Amino acid sequence: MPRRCSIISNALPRNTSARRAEAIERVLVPPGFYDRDPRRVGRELLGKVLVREETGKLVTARIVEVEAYLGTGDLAAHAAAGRTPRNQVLFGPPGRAYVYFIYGNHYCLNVSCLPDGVAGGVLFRALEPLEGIAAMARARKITLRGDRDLRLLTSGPGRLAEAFGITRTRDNGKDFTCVDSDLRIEDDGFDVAKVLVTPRIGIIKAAELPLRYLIAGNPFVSGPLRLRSAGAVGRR
DNA sequence: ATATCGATTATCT
DNA sequence: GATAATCGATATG
Repeated sequence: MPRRCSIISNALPRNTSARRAEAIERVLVPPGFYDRDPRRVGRELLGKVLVREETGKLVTARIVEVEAYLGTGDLAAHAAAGRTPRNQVLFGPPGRAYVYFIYGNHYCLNVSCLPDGVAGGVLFRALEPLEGIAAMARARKITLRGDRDLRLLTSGPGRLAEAFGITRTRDNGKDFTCVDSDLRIEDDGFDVAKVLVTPRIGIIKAAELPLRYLIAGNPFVSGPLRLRSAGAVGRR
């Protein structure tokens, strides 16, 4: 049976993935996990844990919302126009960090999917903070006044990247599947009860495709309310 | 709660 | 020169 979820501040609101503070074993997600269709990878990434480790300090957060971006057939994907210096990570081996800069302000974090030579990826859209909350607040340059402010840390692709100190020069191409990497994705056995599927957010082309996946009812999911609750598009 | 708008820069046409 | 997988502030109901 699935284990309880990981360590979390007891200051967190109810109705989150928080359960109790106890040491939980986490295992690295292997490369083969990412060597599949981004839709499959995206859905199964929900509930996994993004880990940043530097000098023994851990910043971790649970993945609660993602979007799949396909290859050359997907007009909204950066890979749509073919291989360029910017998007080459998407065409490379699976399980690597693809980081891009957008709107002159923000970085966004993805993981590459499918085998070397085939483009595809999953965008991280929202996380639920677990460990290192003070460090995330520092990175985001915000003062936490209450539990509700936790949403401001990692709810949205630009926000989560800033909370984890993600930049293109630092992290693009980094291997998520290596124990020595300071950026990893791990599985703590958390069981996702229900997944919701909706159209992707913030895009113009191919905007109707239902390729956004989120954990139903999770308060850290981003976007307008109508795209956060049951009835959005589908369940699963 | 939803809508609109400005900021700011790498990348591509 | 236009655009973009966003955010935060402001305005309005």
